Amino acid sequence: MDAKPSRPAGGRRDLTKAQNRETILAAARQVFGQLGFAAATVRDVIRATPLASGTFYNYFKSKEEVYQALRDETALAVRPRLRAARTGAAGAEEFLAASFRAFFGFVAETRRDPSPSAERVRMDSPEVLAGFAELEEDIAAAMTRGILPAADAGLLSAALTGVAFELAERVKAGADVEEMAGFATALFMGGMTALPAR
Amino acid sequence: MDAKPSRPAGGRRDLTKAQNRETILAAARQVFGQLGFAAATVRDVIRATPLASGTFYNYFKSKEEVYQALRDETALAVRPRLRAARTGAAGAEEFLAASFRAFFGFVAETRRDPSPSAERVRMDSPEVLAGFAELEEDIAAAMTRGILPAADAGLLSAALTGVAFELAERVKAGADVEEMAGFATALFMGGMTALPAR
Amino acid sequence: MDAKPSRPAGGRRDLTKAQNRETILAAARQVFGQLGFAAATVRDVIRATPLASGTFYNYFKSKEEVYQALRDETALAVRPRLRAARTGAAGAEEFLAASFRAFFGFVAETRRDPSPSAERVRMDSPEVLAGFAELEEDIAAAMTRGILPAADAGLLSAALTGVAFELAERVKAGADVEEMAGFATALFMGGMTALPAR
Amino acid sequence: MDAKPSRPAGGRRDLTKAQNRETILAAARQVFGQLGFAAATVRDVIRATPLASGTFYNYFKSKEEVYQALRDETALAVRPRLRAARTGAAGAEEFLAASFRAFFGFVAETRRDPSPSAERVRMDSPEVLAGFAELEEDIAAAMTRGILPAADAGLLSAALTGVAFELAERVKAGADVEEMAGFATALFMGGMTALPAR
DNA sequence: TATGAATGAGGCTTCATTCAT
DNA sequence: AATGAATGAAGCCTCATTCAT
Repeated sequence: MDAKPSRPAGGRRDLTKAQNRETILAAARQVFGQLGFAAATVRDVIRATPLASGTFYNYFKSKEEVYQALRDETALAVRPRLRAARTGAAGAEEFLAASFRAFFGFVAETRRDPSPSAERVRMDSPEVLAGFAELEEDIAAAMTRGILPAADAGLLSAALTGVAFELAERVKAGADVEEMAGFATALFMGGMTALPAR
Repeated sequence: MDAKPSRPAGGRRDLTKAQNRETILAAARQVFGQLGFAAATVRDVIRATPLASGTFYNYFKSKEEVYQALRDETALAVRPRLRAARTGAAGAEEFLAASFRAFFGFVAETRRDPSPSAERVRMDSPEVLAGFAELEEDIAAAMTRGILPAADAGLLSAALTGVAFELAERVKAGADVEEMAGFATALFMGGMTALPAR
Repeated sequence: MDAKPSRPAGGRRDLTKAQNRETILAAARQVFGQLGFAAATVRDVIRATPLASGTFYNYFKSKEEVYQALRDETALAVRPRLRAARTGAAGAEEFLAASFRAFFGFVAETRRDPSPSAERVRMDSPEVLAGFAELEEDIAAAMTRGILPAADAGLLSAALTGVAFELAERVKAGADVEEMAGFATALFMGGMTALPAR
Repeated sequence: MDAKPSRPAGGRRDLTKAQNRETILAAARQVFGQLGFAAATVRDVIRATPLASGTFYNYFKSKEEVYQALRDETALAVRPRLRAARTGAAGAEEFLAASFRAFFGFVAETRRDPSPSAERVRMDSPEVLAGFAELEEDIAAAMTRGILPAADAGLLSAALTGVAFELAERVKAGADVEEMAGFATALFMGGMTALPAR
């Protein structure tokens, strides 16, 4: 047998595969953002892609599966940032401020223009669900470390989440990240009376 | 055009008009609650009913219309209670405590069994959207009256809403109304440090 | 037994029945005229009536049946007029002119404004189908009497019918009855060259 | 939204795109011919096909669109023939004879078996509507050229159309093309008296 | 009889998914 | 793998018709 080079080294094939997957995920993120998850169809996602409909099923079994992948991908991106923000904190205020800043910053970066009809699916949006699951854990740890006052970590976590998501809507609508983070931090530090005067 | 229905089918002819409307609304409430508004179909609603498909359209033109009706009905039920709670308040703490108590009380009364698969679609659920729209207004008024400290009424309203909905999930899961109202009130009165110790 | 008058003599009941039937027929004529038979629905007919939907079925079994009734009613109205026009004719020209005049006159009297989308169902429209069935018979008779030249009565009848219906559209659109009758008569009397100059 | 088709179903995957389009057009032609355009449904067309319901919509957006395609196809077939017949004519008789012959010839070629229940929807049938629109134009031109006597081109066109369609029914029923064309030509050339004796 | 709400067949269309190429 | 036409379940809705009152 002669030694003719069989095919390019490095595997163009794999690259293409990974690229297609990314193409679909990017399209899905955009489409879900604009139409909402429920209203968006697999066809919508495919149409936002140069790929053929059948190709979708080489990468994902269903709309739900892209959604999962998106969520995973997003969580993978935010969670380290949120974790880092929290674990580096020396005191309560820093803990809160860094967390809110990281979260709102992420929201601001990834905001798309949603159609007005897109429903507001909150907690189950691809954004960060998993990340906020770690929150309670970190809060409990911070309480143990004495950085946060001892309280019900589950409820505090819920309250933080509620405020964070609610204000995230403002951020999506264009509100300033620092201002929102400042407001939320002040609220949790000292309650209503500590809020910046109107 | 040329429907030739094979034969009659017994049915629900005995129920009154008002009863049927209620039947549909009840089914819609349940179905929207379990599947989320966007995922639910008119068929799902009908199937949760002993009625025939056409009957739905004798009462509502579309899924959206039932949703409106549900929202109206709910708003009619909660809003006066929330308003009363707020307008009767003499001070900040009372304002908050009464509001949370009214809201969580309502949630506790109307809780249904959410299937585990239920998406958590929050603000756009039929429950209370309209009611919370009044909140900002009342907060602004309370600030003017000096009952609440002067701050950004919109943001405060958002924060209250976020906390209220997040804790409402706990209430739906069986948490104690008074405890939740107490937690939330304390948080807004004095921040984290004012929270009841764990 | 005392002789108290049991109920009004003459039977108000029957009168009402006949009136309802007429009401439905009138509504059907109007609705079919505006929407076309196929596009019109029984509901449309009922809506054009003060009656309830169920009542329709006390008088007619289906849309087809009203249609039949309408056709019968119309035929009953036109046929005598057409017959009279033809049987009174002393010569060919009078035979044709009187026939066309009677037909176009009827069309003009009963014209309604059809929606632009109404399809042109021609021969099977309620108008006169049955009446034109008699035509061939009368033509054959006229040929026998020597009033019309001997030809294929069936084909001549078909040609007359074709011209009559086609020009009837013009009449419906507002064309002058006399002019149309004159045109058609001239055509059948002497062919194209006999037509009134443009 | 969440279609869960139980299993595949074999099918018509072997046919080419063009073949499927033709299959649908052929089915539509048949169905429209038998039921009339208005009464026919997309489902009727699909049922007259080995294809699945969704496949229809890969080719046509609606019943109207197939109708257009059919009309276009038919017009493409007849109009040149009719035009050629008319424009080649040196005199009135030739003009008429060639036109009727071309039209009846086409009708004879394309006749299908009309079910006895078929409504006779005439002018709006896919056949030739567009072709006859050109007629008036050509008649006016022929009048200008002196080939036809000067008269109202619109009315003459209507009369020709009426006769043509009425006799076309005979052709569909098996009548001889030449005989029908001869009859119609004679009628327009010299009126009733010029008709071939019975 | 008259009423009108209820019924459910069936029309239209979209969409997730399969499969031959 | 990639393609994209075919598939058919299922959603939406209208409408003829029935039937309790």
